[in-house]
Amino acid sequence: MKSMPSNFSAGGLLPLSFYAVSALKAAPRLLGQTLVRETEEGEIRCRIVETESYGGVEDKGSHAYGGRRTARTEIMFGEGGAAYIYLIYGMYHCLNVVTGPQDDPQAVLIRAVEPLTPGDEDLMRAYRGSLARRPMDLSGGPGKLCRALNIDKSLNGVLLHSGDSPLRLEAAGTPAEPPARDDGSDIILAAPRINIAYAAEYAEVPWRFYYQDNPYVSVVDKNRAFLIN
DNA sequence: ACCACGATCGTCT
DNA sequence: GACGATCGTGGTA
Repeated sequence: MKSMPSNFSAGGLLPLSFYAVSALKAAPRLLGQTLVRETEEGEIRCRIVETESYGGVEDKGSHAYGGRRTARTEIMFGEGGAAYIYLIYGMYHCLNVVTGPQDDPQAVLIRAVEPLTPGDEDLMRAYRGSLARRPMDLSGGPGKLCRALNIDKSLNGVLLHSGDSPLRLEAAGTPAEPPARDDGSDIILAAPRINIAYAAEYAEVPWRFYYQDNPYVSVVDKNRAFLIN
């Protein structure tokens, strides 16, 4: 194995301290970590393979740009560790991990996940219906992964570091579930974020992170992506 | 009250 | 590659 994605003990919940950093630091660290979703139908465990940082009041791409503190963005201003979930285009949901201290709006958009086991994949396919053909179609994209995990606004504000939550984060490397492939596909690339042309100069900063050659990644940016590890 | 728009996706050409 | 779906949100009046 080339490198461990985190310094935290494998298999347990990510501790509160994991979230006490900027979104820009947390975004690459979230790659490889395990997202756990408890639903009526069962538990889904998946590996995060693509993230984007939305950090601070100066980021023109962020909902909290300029310190905009409203009913929707309130969760972003809370302490790190909560889920920020919003509706986009009237029909899809997006999942974010809030980071940083109280009153500093930082969040990491989860853009793609991959199921850890065939059982996890079966349940995700059930939620996605007939649309999921290739891996990317199953959960490669923020709206798609929320559909695949049955995530909507009713989970906004859920604490990801609590074992009681229906949505939580565990450290990579559960013994029964090897976190990364052993073939070099845990190489992390950085590239500009997706679909934020309105963010002006912030539209080009390389704040998207994803695993090279991972089939679940939503958009491959061959021209502008570069290695960070 | 009104209105323009979006951290997307699926379909069609 | 282009386009429409669909509605909550935030800015403006």
